[in-house]
Amino acid sequence: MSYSLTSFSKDTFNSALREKGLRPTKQRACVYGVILGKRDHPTADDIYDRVKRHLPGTSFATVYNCLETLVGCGLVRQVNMDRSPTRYCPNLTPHAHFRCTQSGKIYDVEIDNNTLSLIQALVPEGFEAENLDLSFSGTGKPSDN
Amino acid sequence: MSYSLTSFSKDTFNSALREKGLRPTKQRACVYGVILGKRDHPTADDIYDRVKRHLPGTSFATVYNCLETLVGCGLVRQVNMDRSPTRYCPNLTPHAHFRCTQSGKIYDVEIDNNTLSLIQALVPEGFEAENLDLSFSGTGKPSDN
DNA sequence: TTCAGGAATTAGAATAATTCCAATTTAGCT
DNA sequence: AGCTAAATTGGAATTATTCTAATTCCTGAA
Repeated sequence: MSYSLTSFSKDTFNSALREKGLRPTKQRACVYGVILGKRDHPTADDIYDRVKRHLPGTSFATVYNCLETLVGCGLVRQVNMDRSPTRYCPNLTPHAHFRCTQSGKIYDVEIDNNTLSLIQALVPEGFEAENLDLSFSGTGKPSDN
Repeated sequence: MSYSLTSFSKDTFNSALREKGLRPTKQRACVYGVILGKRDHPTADDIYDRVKRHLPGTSFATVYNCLETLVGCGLVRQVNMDRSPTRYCPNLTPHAHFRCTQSGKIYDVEIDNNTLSLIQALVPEGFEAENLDLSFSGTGKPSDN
C-alpha cells in the first residue's frame, strides 16, 4: 500500500464518494491522504509533488481531477486568496483564513457562532448564500519571518 | 476631451495620484472614469473594451498598468471571486460581495459597523490584518435569471 | 521655449495555473 | 473472464496576467 489513510478517514472517504456514485480510486485516496497528512494549505503543485512520491505515475490532470472530485464530495475545501494558486484545506468547520504577506503562510482562523450568524445575516432578502469566504491578509506572527 | 470625470471625482483622482508622485494621464483618467461610470464590477477585459471607445489606441498592458496604479492609490478595489478574472469596484466603503452562480452578477453587500468590528476581532493576537475580504456565492434575485 | 530625463504607454512575447482532449487503463458488475 | 462506464494519462490548448524592449509623452530646469 503506497499510502494509508486511518480507518476513520478511510470510512469518511469511501462513503463520501460512494454517496455520489463515484469510485474510491487509489489516486483519489492518495490526494486526500496527502492533504490530511500535512495540513499546510498546499497548492495543486505541492499536492502533485507529494502524490508522486507515493504513486509515481500520477499525472497533473489526475491531481486536478481528484481535487475537483474531493471538493465536490465535500471532503476538502478550496481556498482562494487573491490571484495566487488555489490551495486545499481539509478543515471543514466554518473558518476564515489569514495570509501573511511576508511569509506567504496561511493560517486557519476560527469563527465563533455568534459572529458567523451575524455574517450570514448580511445576505440580503431574496438571496440565498451557499458559500461564504472570509479572508484576511497582513503581517503574521513575527516568529515566522 | 474623450472622457470626462465630474469635477469632484477629477479632484479625488488628481490628488490621489499626485500624493504618490504619479502622473494623472488621460489613460488613467479614462480607466477610472469607466469604472465609476458603470458600477457593474467589470473585468480588465470589460474595461479594455470601454476604454477603447474613448481612447482607441489604448493597449491591454496599459489597462493593466492603470488598474494596478489605481488600486495602489486606493481609488478602486480589486474583487477576486474564486478563480474567475479579477473585477474592479469603485466602492471604497467596507462591503462584501455576493455572486450569483447562475447569472454571474456581483452585488455589493453592506457590512454594518457592529458586524464589521466582530469580524475584525476574529484576527488572532499577534496578527495584523491590513485587508479583509468577505464574499458570498449562491443564488441571487430570481428577477435576474 | 527648448531640451533632457524620467515616467508612461505600446505591441507582442512570455508565463503560470488550469482545463481540455483523445487514447488507454481500470474498477465493478454479470 | 468479459463488458461497460468511469477514471486516468500525456500533452496540447486556453486564459488571465505579466514582462520586455522600444517608443512616446510630460515636466521642470536652463
